[in-house]
Amino acid sequence: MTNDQRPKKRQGRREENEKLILEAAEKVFAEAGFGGATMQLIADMSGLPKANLHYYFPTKESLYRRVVQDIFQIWLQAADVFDAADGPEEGISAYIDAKMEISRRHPAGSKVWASEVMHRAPVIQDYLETTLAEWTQGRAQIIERWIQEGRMDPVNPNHLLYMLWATTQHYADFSHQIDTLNGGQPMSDAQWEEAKASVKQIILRGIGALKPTN
Amino acid sequence: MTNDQRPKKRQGRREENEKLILEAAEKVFAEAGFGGATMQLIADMSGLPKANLHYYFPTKESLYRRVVQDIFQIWLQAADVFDAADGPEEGISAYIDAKMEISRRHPAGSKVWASEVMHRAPVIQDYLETTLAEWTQGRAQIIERWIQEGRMDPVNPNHLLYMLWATTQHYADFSHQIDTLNGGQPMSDAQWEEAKASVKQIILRGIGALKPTN
DNA sequence: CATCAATCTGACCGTATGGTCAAGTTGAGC
DNA sequence: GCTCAACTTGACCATACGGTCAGATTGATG
Repeated sequence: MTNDQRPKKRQGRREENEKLILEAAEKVFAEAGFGGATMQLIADMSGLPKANLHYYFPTKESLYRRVVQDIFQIWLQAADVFDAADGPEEGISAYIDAKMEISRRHPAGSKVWASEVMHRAPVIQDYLETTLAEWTQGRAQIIERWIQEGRMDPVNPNHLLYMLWATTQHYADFSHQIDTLNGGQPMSDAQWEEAKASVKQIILRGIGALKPTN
Repeated sequence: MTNDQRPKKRQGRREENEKLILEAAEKVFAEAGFGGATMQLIADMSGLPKANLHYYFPTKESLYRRVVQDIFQIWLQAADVFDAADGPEEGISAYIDAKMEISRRHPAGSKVWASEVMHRAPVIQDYLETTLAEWTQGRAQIIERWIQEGRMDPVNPNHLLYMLWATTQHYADFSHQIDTLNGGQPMSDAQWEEAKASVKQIILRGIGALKPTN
């Protein structure tokens, strides 16, 4: 028992507690949805009294907003590999890997995001209209360039992006269904590798971006 | 105003009212989630007093259960086209068409299903373990046969099925995001056709099931 | 060690919600 | 037109929830 009961330093206390709360909140929001989540449960899971949550986050909605925003950031960062790539095979391959890894490491976050969008994005509509719209347009241009350079088949860039999002996020959002069909077991390391390989194979082949006849 | 205020016949009254309630419930559950939905709102949307809902459906959960079950049925029926098909190109193509059509016609239902699975299927876990598991195994066998007959490339059948589910249901579950990226407009008929074509092209090509060099 | 802002927390409050109920109303069957 | 089961509904209740608050505690600072 390394139960750390030393009196906490003042330094970084806020940061530490907010992290505790945000982690608990992400899980609870993911499992129960915004409406089903209760501040009491988040409090219990983070080990803090409920009134303390309201000290750091005045309302349930403000806490929820932070959770969604944090996820969106992680989600956007996965795009870097896309941009840095030389061609479609490398770029899309790396993007799939990155997003699959997010689905594996942050399944709760992905679920919160999905839930938010499904409920017509009451909290992050502005992000969709600005940041996400710009991001999508930028990536679509890259894809169109690749097509014009003959490095992949002509496909509607938007629908390709939707397919990338759908397939990769599916492994987080529907993990419970996948686990059930996997005999009730979470996917093993090897199965995750196989999943990544399958997605990459089908999509890259599907857009004619796989160089060797493999 | 054809406001039908004639006294209702006894015949089929129950059926009629249940349908009214179920339609309203599907929308409300889809937009607010189980926890966020209120019986009062469902009552208002169906034009019936709240106490009347509890006459037909004793609890909120029993109403919700019916909504989810109904969706699951629709969802399963789309599989018929898969089975009837002669080969992968025809079967998977028809399955994509059928599921895309469901996404278009029953977006609320798809969202309720997604939400239920994301929340660890508290209500339909038994369906996942029995009906869905059997269905998946059956379809996986068909795919494996096609592979052995050399009519498509070797791919893990489960991951192919996940991709089919993910891509088609994405157009329902994330319709708000898609609409936003579409300039705030819902997808037109032509855009739906393009979406279907894109999904089919990439996946069928991706598994080597497209006969002509098209 | 006195000060003070930051942090903590048990007790409390107003409200919204799922669900109940008893008293009606309706219409098919005779 | 009488009977009775099916249906309808306004009023009501217990509970759970988000949020508040006043008073206590803590620890950095001088």
